[in-house]
Amino acid sequence: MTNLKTTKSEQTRNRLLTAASRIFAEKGFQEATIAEICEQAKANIASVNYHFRDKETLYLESWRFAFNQELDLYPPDGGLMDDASAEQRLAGRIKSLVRRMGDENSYSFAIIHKEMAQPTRLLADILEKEINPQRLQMFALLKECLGQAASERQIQYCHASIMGQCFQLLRLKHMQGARPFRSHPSDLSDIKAFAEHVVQFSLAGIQAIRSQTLN
Amino acid sequence: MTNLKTTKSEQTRNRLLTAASRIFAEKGFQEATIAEICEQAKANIASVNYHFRDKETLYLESWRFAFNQELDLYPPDGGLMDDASAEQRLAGRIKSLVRRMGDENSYSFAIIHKEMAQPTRLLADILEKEINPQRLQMFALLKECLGQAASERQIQYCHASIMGQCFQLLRLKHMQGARPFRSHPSDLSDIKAFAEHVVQFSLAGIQAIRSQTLN
DNA sequence: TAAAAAATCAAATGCGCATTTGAATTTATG
DNA sequence: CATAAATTCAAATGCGCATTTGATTTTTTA
Repeated sequence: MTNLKTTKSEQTRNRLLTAASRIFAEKGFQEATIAEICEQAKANIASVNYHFRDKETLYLESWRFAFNQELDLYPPDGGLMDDASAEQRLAGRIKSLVRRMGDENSYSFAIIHKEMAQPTRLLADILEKEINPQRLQMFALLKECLGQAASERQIQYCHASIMGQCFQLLRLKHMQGARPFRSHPSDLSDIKAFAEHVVQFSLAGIQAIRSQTLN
Repeated sequence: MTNLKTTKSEQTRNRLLTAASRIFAEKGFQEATIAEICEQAKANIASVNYHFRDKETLYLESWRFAFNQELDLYPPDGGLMDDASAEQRLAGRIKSLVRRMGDENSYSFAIIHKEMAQPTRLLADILEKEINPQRLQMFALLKECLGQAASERQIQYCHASIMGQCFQLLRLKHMQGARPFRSHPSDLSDIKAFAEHVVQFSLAGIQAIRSQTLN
């Protein structure tokens, strides 16, 4: 019904990965329980052990699964051409990031968010492999936008400013309904508007730092 | 030795609060264990139950304890006069926030940070009481800086941009040493420089949005 | 289609940790 | 000083949850 050309066993495995990535994103590694994951996946409690050996491996594979599923939906470069200006390419990346974090069905960054607050170290290797390249590309773009005179520190600070704004969306989404951090639902749910805001806010910040550096 | 005019029992209670706020800040509610807290506090495992009834109450009281200890060290208004410009007052608040979050011995925001990633709801009431007023003051300042024509949504977005940058410091501090998010130690440890960066970056962002709104 | 391998299942095991207990010790009271 | 109350303590209890087990069912192989 759901999938063609997959065995029953593969289907169980995929249901586990789907349920696990959602629940790990929602609760983090520690607070997620195998029982709940299996229940949502309509699988037996022992199936995690059978298909993935243990919870830790399931966690790693769930992140990989979520990340790969999002790849085509959210191109890291924002789908822009190479001949666009550095500002345009940076804007594309920011918008892609914000939209991805705002997507209720994108779990890889929600899991990273939890991981940054409560590190398990279980994702260190795969994040190094999958995320660091994008990080370095962002650094290069920032260097272009800030001018070649920009210091390494300025680049890192601007990167922190941008990523901080992006992750703030996850934080607010998560706190929805919990005082005192709730926002009006309408403001939070308009992801596109927030993405435009972050772009405008950040480009202005970068320009201010660039013009100060030029002196 | 440590405190005058406090009974042995009060001293135990204070040692528990001190250890608990540090450990809750480091590990969050769920991953903190009573055993570790009591060990660090040189108190018996049953002392939490005796002095605070349970772990949940200890959590709440630890946040209150940490928050009150930081009050005089980090005035929310940044210690500025009322006659300073809105931009100056906003800058003061931002710097105070960043310095507080960067302070290794300030736990109240580190606990909030954990709480936002893994809400327990146990702090909802006290945060409403203690944090929301400061939040509203920040909104008022932003309204001044953005001009009276600014929409509620623009104010909320700018608030998110600023708070996101501040909390990013906590995130990075926490991930120190864990790939791929580590920064050069020197860049992170210079809290004052990062505070100045956030001020400059944010004021420029706000100005850009203000001038766009004026049209 | 029969035997072997793979996959699912309900129930058991074991461990970590919050909480409780009741005895021992210290501090306050009259 | 004697008695009561408050505080500390080591050990026990109990629960939630990851993991294991061994039996049962389903799928693959020849």
